[in-house]
Amino acid sequence: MFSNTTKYAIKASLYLAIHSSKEAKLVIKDIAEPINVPQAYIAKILQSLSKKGIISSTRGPKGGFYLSSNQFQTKIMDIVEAVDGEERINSCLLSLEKCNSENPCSLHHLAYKEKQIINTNLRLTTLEELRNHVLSGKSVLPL
Amino acid sequence: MFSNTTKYAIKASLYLAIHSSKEAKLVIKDIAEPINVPQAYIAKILQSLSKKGIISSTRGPKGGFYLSSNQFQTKIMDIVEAVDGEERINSCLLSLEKCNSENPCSLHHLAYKEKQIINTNLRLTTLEELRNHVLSGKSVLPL
DNA sequence: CAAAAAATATGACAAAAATCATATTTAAGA
DNA sequence: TCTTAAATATGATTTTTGTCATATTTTTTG
Repeated sequence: MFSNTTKYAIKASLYLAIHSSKEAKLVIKDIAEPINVPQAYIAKILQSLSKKGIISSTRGPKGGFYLSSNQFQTKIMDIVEAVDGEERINSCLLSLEKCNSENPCSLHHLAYKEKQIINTNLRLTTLEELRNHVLSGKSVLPL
Repeated sequence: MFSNTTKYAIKASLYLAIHSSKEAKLVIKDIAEPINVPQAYIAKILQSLSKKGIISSTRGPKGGFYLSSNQFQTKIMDIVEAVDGEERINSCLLSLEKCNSENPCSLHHLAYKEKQIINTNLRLTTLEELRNHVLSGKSVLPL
């Protein structure tokens, strides 16, 4: 479904949503370990998320990564698209170019509606909502 | 969702379901072209499908690939599992080991039900059904 | 039985994804 | 202003996936 990189990006962003703030930034090491992702790898991903405005960062001592208040409103789909690109998520099960409901591929009817729903969910759900979901005990950590 | 190899395997199997029979076997070249897959690559995939009993083959002149009558009852999921392995399809959105409804990961509720439905569809649908679906014009070729 | 037509086995090569390493830049604080 | 702690930039390496090439085996048929 998602690439590893996207999964890591989502985990890291959500981890920041739960554990960091502008006043309590997190250093790479303190993100990599709890979410179980190789440090050097997550570093690269965090850099790219930061460049794309999904997360914030400052350098130097007392620096680190965090979410600014508007970044809590990032939709999960925004992260997916920032990392994997849009095509991946919209592509047909058989990767046919012109598969759609008028011109359905042979597997279309087995998954189309459900994929639509999942995409809508990803498009509507924000990091803040997931954070609250976790904090209220409805889903579990660790990541 | 699926790997390329799995998509190619499904396309090739379905192509055989539509165009071949024990009396009208198809040679690699006549499969590769219409489904738009590199010939040398599909050859390898067909070999492995044949070894796993998803499709049939005979060597020599007049040889080729085809489906035996019971192979029309192959479920799409059988092909997926034969190629990609079971984990891929059952894995959680974030690839957490122990994500399930009692211990849901943070994205679980965004996709679980829908993934279940898709999996059930793949588990129930046979090549024959897809073939009839195509032949009755409800989904389109080429693959 | 020989020739030809097919799959099969094997492995080399290429591209993409994931991972690791390190030198550079920035900012804080003594 | 110097040292230090942090991100950033860059790129090398490894692993996985996808692709290509070819020699071998099997089967049919003349």
